[in-house]
Amino acid sequence: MSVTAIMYDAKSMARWEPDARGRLEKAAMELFQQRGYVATTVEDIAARAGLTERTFFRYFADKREVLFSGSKELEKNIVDGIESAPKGASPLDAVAAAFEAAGAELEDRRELHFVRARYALVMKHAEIQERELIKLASLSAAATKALRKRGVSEPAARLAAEAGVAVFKIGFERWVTERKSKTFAQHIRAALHALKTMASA
Amino acid sequence: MSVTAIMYDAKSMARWEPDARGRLEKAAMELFQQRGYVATTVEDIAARAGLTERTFFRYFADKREVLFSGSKELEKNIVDGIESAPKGASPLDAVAAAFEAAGAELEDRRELHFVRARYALVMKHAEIQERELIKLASLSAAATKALRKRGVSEPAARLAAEAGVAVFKIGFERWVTERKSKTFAQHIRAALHALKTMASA
DNA sequence: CTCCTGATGTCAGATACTGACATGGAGGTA
DNA sequence: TACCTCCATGTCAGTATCTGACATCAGGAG
Repeated sequence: MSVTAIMYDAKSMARWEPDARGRLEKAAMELFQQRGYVATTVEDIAARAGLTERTFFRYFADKREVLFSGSKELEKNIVDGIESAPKGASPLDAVAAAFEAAGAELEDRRELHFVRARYALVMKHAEIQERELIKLASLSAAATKALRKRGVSEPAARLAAEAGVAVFKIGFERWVTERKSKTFAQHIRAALHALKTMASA
Repeated sequence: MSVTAIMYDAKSMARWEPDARGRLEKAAMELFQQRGYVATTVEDIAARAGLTERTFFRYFADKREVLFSGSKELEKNIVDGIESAPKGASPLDAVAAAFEAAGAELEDRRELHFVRARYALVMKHAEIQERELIKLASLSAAATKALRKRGVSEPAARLAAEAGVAVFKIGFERWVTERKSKTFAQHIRAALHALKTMASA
């Protein structure tokens, strides 16, 4: 009982339906929203995607990981953003700008729905939140590395990366929560400004 | 085969050996160091503590949690520290001072050994690190609440708490890693200073 | 003495995850 | 065509984590 009833003709008939990973991700999100995260088993997800449990675990290290396919790409965008920041930019500004740019992709309608649903899941289940936090830690480590390539020395790079992630977390949260009074970039800039004034006090 | 061979006389004979929780924590740390985290099962831990697997899960929500008994106390100390900070202190200074004071307790010899061993475990296993991160997030939330009680308004409180945790993370890491060139408090102050200068740049 | 409380044990089960091996179209090569 | 290798997926058995339900039984309260 495949959900994505795809039609084939004999010639293009592949051995398996394409995009197993994508199907698993889609099935997972749908079931998580319908039945909740705990109530849906990996077997449920695999079945809905027309696959077996074993195959799920070939694509994802564990049940939570199916919700984090975008994290690798985000990390890459952040690193690129830091590396391509203007020469004179301070470490903190470089990181914040990178987050601001990377986050802009989330603002179209189709993504927005997914982002909100995903955010609700993360907030609801500590299990998932843990994974989110370690992804952010990985992001912070990558940002640190990118800053060091720019010549920022060790304690400052680490601090700037951590501070940047904090700004991102708060900016993102407020953007998702509030009724689109401001754009994502504005929230990031507001949080960054608040941090700067606070640290100078 | 109880490890802590306690002697009883008939009069003080209690139905069970005391401090089941403590015995479980001790057994867990010992086994984690000997066999590694993954190689030791909850059943192993319980057996070494003279208890059953089921009892382990009555004291700890899951296998990782046995390593985090101190987190609740730490959180309390941080909150107390923030609440008892001098009236004029800036939010960030209040948080940093609270961490500095709370961390001082780790500096005696007996704790130090445990702290280092535990740190090695956290660094080695992503599974445990995830738990560590969510504890720090909880700490950050508690600190935010404490700051708001001091009249700090919402965006600043959150930011100060997050920044404070970042300072703590980095200060702690350097203190644990480096060969006691500086005291814990000095590491915290150094990280705090670095953050301030960085945010002002 | 009796009853109740509470820490622990026992047992069965669900679910997450892993290793080993089997299967069978696709696509290449002779 | 015949054959062969590749590799995504399936099958199966097993282990470890975690949970619910119920049993046990010393100690304390009355």
